[in-house]
Amino acid sequence: MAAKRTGEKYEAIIDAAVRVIAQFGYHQAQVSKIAREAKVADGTIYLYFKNKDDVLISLFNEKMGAFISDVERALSAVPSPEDQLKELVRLHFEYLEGDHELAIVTQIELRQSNPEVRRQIGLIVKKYYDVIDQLLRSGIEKGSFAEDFDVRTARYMIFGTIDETVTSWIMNDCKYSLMGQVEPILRLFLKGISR
Amino acid sequence: MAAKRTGEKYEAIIDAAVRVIAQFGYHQAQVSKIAREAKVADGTIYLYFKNKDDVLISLFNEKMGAFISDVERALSAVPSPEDQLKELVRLHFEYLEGDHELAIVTQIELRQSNPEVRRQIGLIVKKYYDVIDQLLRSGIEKGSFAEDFDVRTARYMIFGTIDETVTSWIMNDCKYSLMGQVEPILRLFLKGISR
Amino acid sequence: MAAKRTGEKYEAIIDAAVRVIAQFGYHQAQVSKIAREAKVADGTIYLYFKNKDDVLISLFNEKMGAFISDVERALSAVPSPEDQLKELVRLHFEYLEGDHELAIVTQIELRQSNPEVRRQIGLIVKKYYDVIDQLLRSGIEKGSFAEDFDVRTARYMIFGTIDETVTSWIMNDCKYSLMGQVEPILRLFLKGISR
Amino acid sequence: MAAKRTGEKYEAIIDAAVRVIAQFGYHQAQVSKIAREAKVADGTIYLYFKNKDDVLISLFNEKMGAFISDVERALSAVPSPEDQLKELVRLHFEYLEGDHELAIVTQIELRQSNPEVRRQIGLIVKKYYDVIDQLLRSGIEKGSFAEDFDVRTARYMIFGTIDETVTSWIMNDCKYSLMGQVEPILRLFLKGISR
DNA sequence: TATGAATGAGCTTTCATTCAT
DNA sequence: CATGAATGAAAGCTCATTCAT
Repeated sequence: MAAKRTGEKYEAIIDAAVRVIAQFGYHQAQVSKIAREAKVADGTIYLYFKNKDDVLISLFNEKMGAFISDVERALSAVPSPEDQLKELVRLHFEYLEGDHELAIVTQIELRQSNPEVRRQIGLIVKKYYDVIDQLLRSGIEKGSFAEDFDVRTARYMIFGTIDETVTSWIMNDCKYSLMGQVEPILRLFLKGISR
Repeated sequence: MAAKRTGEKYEAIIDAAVRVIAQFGYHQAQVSKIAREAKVADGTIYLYFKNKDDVLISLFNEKMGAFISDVERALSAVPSPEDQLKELVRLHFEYLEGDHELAIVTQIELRQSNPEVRRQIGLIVKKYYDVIDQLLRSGIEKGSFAEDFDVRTARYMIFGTIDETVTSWIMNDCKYSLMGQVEPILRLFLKGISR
Repeated sequence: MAAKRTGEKYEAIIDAAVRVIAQFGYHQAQVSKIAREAKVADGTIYLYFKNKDDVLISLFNEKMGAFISDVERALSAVPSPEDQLKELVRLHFEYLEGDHELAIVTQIELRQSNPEVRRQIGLIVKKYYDVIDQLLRSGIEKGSFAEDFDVRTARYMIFGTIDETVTSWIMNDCKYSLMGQVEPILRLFLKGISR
Repeated sequence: MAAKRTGEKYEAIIDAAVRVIAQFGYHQAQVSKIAREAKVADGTIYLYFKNKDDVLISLFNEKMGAFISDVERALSAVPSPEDQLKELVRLHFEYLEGDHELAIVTQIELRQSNPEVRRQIGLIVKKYYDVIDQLLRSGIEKGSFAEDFDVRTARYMIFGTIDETVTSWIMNDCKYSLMGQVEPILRLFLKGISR
């Protein structure tokens, strides 16, 4: 009854969901299509997930969770707040550029999902917000960043800019490299929040 | 046969759609519910709109079109690029803070709509991008803004930040005033793009 | 309130109905389309007809009524039963070949109409059956036709054959002349029912 | 995804469709009514058929296909063309008299269906035309039938007469036996087409 | 564990008809 | 007489979820 949260089928289903949603779009990603792509029966999905929403939420949770861990690990290895910010932007772009399907799914398709899924996604993204906020606060403490800006406002800028940049990149069919945007964006950020 | 694109019923239906979508959410905004709210028969909607999608696209077009016109008019009355940017942010916030329901609909709910509607919405938002780009280019020409940043990148920052700020405000139930965010955001922007 | 059964608009509406049904088919012949073709307002149709069914029934009645009168008149001018039968087949074909649109409407499209319309059409066709039956009975009395066949059965043959011939002709886009079929059909009939 | 074309539910749905259409008429034969009659859920119909049209086309195809096979088998067992024609008329009447509901559906109700369904039905009936044409040609070759008539014209007579006879029988509530009509009709046919 | 056939609730759109002008 | 804007009932189809095997 309770859904298993591991196993190779668990992962197969999540990966199938990413592929199907990326290829057909959120509104054409039926459970049966995901099951077929994962080479399992429709009913099998309900052995590993509570319902379709749970597949989508788990998908986001797995992918975003791994990303956030990577970011946290990377930031802890970098002492300077400026370099930390650069690392965050770089990793964000690298992660999505390395998996176009995932980029499409998390950036475009999953945003059309129903209220419950978006609520859960919001809770997960919240952790990423915390990472950014922490980075900013630490930078202010260390004297790298100015004290005259509101952390939350700066986080809106950082996340909003990154998000808009990625969305725009996808809308343009990922036909240029995101990595080239790291430096320009960073320059704007640092000028904006530096002393 | 052809849908009439004006008349008091036309406006009544669009306004009803805003209210219904704001209150019940995109997925619970049935045509019959919108019709009831507009105090017209279901079929009457199809005298003024081609189909349900057309209602949503028209809604966005009317509201966003009016907003963009307002912004363009306001910007032309302000000489300094710095003040123009401030005016843009201020108007954006003022417009949405002045109509919470519209804010919810355009910022949250309509983003869950089907591909065709989102495609049309994208075309309309494109015009707003152009306004921002124009503002930035003119500021660079006049020497107010630095020359070492990419206009598109700066636009990602400006639009992305504004968008994220508004989304966050709505997610927090609009319980503080957006206007208080104008100055802090602007300071980040101007430090970022000034010479 | 009571529908006027004459007037130039009455005829204009019936003729418009024939053209619209012939061009667009029964299922795409909406009242508003017929009104537009007749250059009257939708509501005007209801000044001349009780409802849409009444338009269709009146259409059939007018056209078939005129045809039956023509046939009766023609038959009375011909003494020999054999020649009468020939005249009936000839007139039937001539009438429909002379008005392809009417042929399509009465032969194909109106047969898809609802039960009430078809019931009324049946009553009108009944008169044509009577003309055929009378022709046959008179031919038997005069000794032209054999006595060993049932009149009703022969009428099934005559009407069924004519009907099938016309339907087939329309299905083949009226691309040959019906008149060429008069002699062959008549030969079969006469051999079948002659002494 | 692809509709299953066999199984006991497949047959149950087709049989339910015959009963519902016969009882309520084509225009009152909703999918949900057919489903209820077949004791399946509405959605189950779409596991076995592409859409409602497909139910109707399949219905006609199954019934008419079986009938045509029966006729072909029977004719091949009869050497004389005259007896073959008799067998064809007899089987036609026997088949419909043995299933009044099917007679009503194929003879009356399905003729009101939409253009696509009627087009498909036409293709199926075409095979029956071929059987008749073949019978006639073979009779001419064997010297049983005259050579001075057109096969197509004779087929119009044979099919048209049979069709008209059955329609008339149904319109009179099937209150007499069709079998009694076999001999009279056949006499007319044979006199008409014999040497 | 795994299957996949079966379920059934839910919604957009059309169009004949009316009636205030 | 004539108009045409407004009405509102009615139905085919999809797809997440279940459960007997």
